[in-house]
Amino acid sequence: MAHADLVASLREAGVNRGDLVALVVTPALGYGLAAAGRTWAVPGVAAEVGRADEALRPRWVTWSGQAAARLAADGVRLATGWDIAAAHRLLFGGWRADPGWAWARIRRLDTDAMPASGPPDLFGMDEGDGTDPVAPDGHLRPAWTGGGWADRPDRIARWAGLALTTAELQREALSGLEDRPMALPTVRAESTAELLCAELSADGLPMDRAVAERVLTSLIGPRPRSEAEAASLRAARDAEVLRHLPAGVTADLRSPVQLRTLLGRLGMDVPDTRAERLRALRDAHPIVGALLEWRKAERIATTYGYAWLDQHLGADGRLRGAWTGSDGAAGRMTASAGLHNMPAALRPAVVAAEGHVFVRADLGQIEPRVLAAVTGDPALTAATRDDDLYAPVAAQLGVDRPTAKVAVLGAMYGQTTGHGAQALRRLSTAYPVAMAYLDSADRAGQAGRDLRTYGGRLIVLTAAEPRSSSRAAAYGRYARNAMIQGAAAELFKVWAVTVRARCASLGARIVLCLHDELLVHCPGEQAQAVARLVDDCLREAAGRWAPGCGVRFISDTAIVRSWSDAKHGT
DNA sequence: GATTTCACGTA
DNA sequence: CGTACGTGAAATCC
Repeated sequence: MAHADLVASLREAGVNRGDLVALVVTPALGYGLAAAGRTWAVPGVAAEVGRADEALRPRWVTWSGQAAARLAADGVRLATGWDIAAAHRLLFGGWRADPGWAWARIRRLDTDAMPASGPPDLFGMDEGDGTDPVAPDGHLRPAWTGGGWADRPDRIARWAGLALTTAELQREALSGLEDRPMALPTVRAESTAELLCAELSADGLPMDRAVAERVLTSLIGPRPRSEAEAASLRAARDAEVLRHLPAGVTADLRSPVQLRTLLGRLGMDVPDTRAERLRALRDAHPIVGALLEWRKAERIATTYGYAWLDQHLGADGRLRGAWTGSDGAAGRMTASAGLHNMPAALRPAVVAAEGHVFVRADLGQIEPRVLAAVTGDPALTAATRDDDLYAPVAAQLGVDRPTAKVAVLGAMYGQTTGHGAQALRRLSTAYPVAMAYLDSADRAGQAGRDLRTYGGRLIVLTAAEPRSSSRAAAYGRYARNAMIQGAAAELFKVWAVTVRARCASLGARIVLCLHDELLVHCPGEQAQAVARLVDDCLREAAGRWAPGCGVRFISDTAIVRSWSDAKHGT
């Protein structure tokens, strides 16, 4: 089939807006597509798929974010997707989501004998009936899951066909989930978030190298010109700490064991040498303060130093890492290259490109608001009408705001210590529906019963084997936290993909997602429009994620040149 | 050489 | 005795 006919072919096959169309991408031979029981092998013209997306707006089925990554590399940004790995993670939990595994689980095949997803077994494509991707036992053949489909057009098309049927089975399973009516829309958002992740990985975060180097210089000194110079700088930093020791006494500061022994010899008995522990001993010995300073610099030097910059900051001024749409637990996005844990000191280096700005928006008090939405607790829902949710909660409980905040957070995170006990009882009286929900999650965690978040994500707890009451309590905390964190992640992703869709025409691109914060990069003249759109998108997202819940979500939105720039309001 | 532990940054 | 992630170095396992 000539690629120019793609739109016509899909039309002829009866593809309408929102219909599932499977798409597999191989760099060498092009694309494979499947829809409505038909398959195509398409020579690799990325733009043609882009045109089909605009003309027909189907929902593109992919096995994983890899396809989206290849498309993004070709400059193609699809509107919506059905990501089999994302749907699988939501349905079944856990990290593993390769095609063979997703295929087996949705068909309830026996997975006990399945090999771990290791290096693919590439022989066997031609042995026996190896041309059939499905083995007699119903599993996908390793030769196919390992990429053996990518070398011939007919196999590429066949692979797309398998993706389509897998996605259809997933859709069916999601529709049948008891008490989780939002599972299907959630998977759609999660899938499109995978497209966003591919773009985040490809685009990177704008960063000013000169500013970054200045920050590093101020924290750890100038860039060492050689390995020897690096070593002597390191030694000089160590000496600042070691000079507090009596003559003849020394230790490797990088070794927690040696450090603990050393502190013991100086009369400070500590169970570990964490910063928080050391801070309490600041006045006990002059070495402690020096040690804390050393730790701070050492962290920057080893993890976020010049090597980090060289490794992840491209010549185009973009800091790139790998993004995944969902972690293995509650479903938050993850990013590598330090994008999610960059020290605040380096944020001034995150600067918009020439003529551009960032619209920086973060959700306020997202977790208690999400709790109100997923439980429908009327009193807590009423509290979300306030910009500061903790103010009405404090009034309701008859305590001050800090106490109210600690109590609410403690209830969501399972904190049992401190003087939260009494406030907790009052919480149960004031917000019985919300608190019962958390209690029930806690009990399920302790008992090892699986849970599903509001959007249907499976929280696996059956594997948990508590051998002590403290262990059981830990699973209880994990469970109640996962229900909140997971639901918050679901709302966040609906928000993010909405922003992605609505802002694209303004030349705006999301460049960072940080659990409850969006950083959108856009031309300066569009800043106001994008900022308004981001806020509108939050209302739209909340309305689609939890229709009619009545919960108010708020965003602190600001136009800034640098990520570190102060936000208005607070 | 691979895996676990410790520590610490972010939310 | 709030959880999640990614990371780097040391410690430990095999």
